[in-house]
Amino acid sequence: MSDSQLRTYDTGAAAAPLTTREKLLRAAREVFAEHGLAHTRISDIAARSGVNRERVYGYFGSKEGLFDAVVNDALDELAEAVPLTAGEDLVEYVDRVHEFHRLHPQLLRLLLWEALHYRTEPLPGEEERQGRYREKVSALEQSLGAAEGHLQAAPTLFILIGLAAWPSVVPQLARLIMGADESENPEIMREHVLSFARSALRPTKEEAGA
Amino acid sequence: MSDSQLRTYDTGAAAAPLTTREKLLRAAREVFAEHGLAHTRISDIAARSGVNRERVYGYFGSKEGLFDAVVNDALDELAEAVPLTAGEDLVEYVDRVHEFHRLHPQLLRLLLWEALHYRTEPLPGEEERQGRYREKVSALEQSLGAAEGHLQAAPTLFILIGLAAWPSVVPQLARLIMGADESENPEIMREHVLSFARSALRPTKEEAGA
DNA sequence: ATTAGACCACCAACTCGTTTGTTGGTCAAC
DNA sequence: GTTGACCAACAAACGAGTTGGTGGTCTAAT
Repeated sequence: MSDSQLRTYDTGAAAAPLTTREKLLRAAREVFAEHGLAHTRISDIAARSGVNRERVYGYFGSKEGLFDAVVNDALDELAEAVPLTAGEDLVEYVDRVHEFHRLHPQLLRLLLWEALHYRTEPLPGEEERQGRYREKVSALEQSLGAAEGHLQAAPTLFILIGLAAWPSVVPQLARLIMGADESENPEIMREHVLSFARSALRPTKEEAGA
Repeated sequence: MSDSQLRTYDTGAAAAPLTTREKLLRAAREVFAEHGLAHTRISDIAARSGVNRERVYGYFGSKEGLFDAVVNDALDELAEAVPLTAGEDLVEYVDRVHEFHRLHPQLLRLLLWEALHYRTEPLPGEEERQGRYREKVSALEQSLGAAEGHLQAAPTLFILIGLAAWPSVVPQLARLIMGADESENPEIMREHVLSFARSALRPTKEEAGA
């Protein structure tokens, strides 16, 4: 966990004035999500945050340092905002993941930029992230009752996340295939995703019969 | 269709010597897929293609012009390499899409760079791409027999493509969740994807009973 | 109270490498 | 003799990272 979450997604709580570091992180998240690491100018971040360009180097050392901090920060929030509790209904989980990414496409863009950038090399903070998913996998193992005995926890989690995130990952493709009206209507898209998830997760004949 | 496909994925055919333009396109595809639009240096492309840097401007006008040409070219190949014929088994289609992206991750990277870059603005060549997918959708409509009456063609196509491509879109995430051994084993990953597709596509009780 | 010093941010100017895009000349081939 | 490629050098802009100086504020010692 990084020490300074932004909690952009929090609802209430007394709004403490942002520190300079937080202002930078918040602005950087937006700009990086928009333009990616390479196309982002430090001066844009400075301008948007209202903080002096030079401060970036004081706090984060370099552009990449800032980028990594931003990603870490955003990941913390994601983990907190979309937990997977043991025994929970999986379709509901898919719904929550889907909804989160629909409302906060920034994070996904950030992660995609990062994924493209770091190709297959290990990511910064790889172990910590692994830990997070290990927890989710074991929570999922308990959710997979007799009805879904045919599924393994890890790959199922992986694929369900994909299913939930896909519309936010490639909205252009959705538009090309489904047309703007359907693809940009949240309720319609949500229903497609959820009904697909329901289909895939419903018990097999044997499981139903048992 | 762009006039000069590279047919990187072709097996046989007499290997005509590449024109300068083709050499550039081929090299550019690799470098752009690797580094994205912003981080790619024209001189890298020139070096890899063995063509003079200056020729890029003669043929494509600018870096972006070259990028667009590369994407178009690659899309043509994708469409040709992974057709969807009417009446075909959908799981097989997923298999082919999955396999293609596993073997040629370049294209997906290219499209992701592009998607991130152009955000939600219309893409270059938007109508042409729409046309391609419209064909696929109507082919799919004929594949969806009584057994899958509960599915609509367009969103189903969209989601199935996602399912098939997901492991190649975020291999890092697969590694984090499933571990390197499983996630990098083609047969294992394939089986997970296909069995998920089978699950989702199997007939409902009513359809089976009917 | 006053002052010294630590801390933090602002600001402007500067270095310096990088990269795009251009141009004019040369050369071989068809 | 036209076409297409090579080549070398150039202009110009751009953007990362650095530095030195200014000034405000909070605290702790005098």
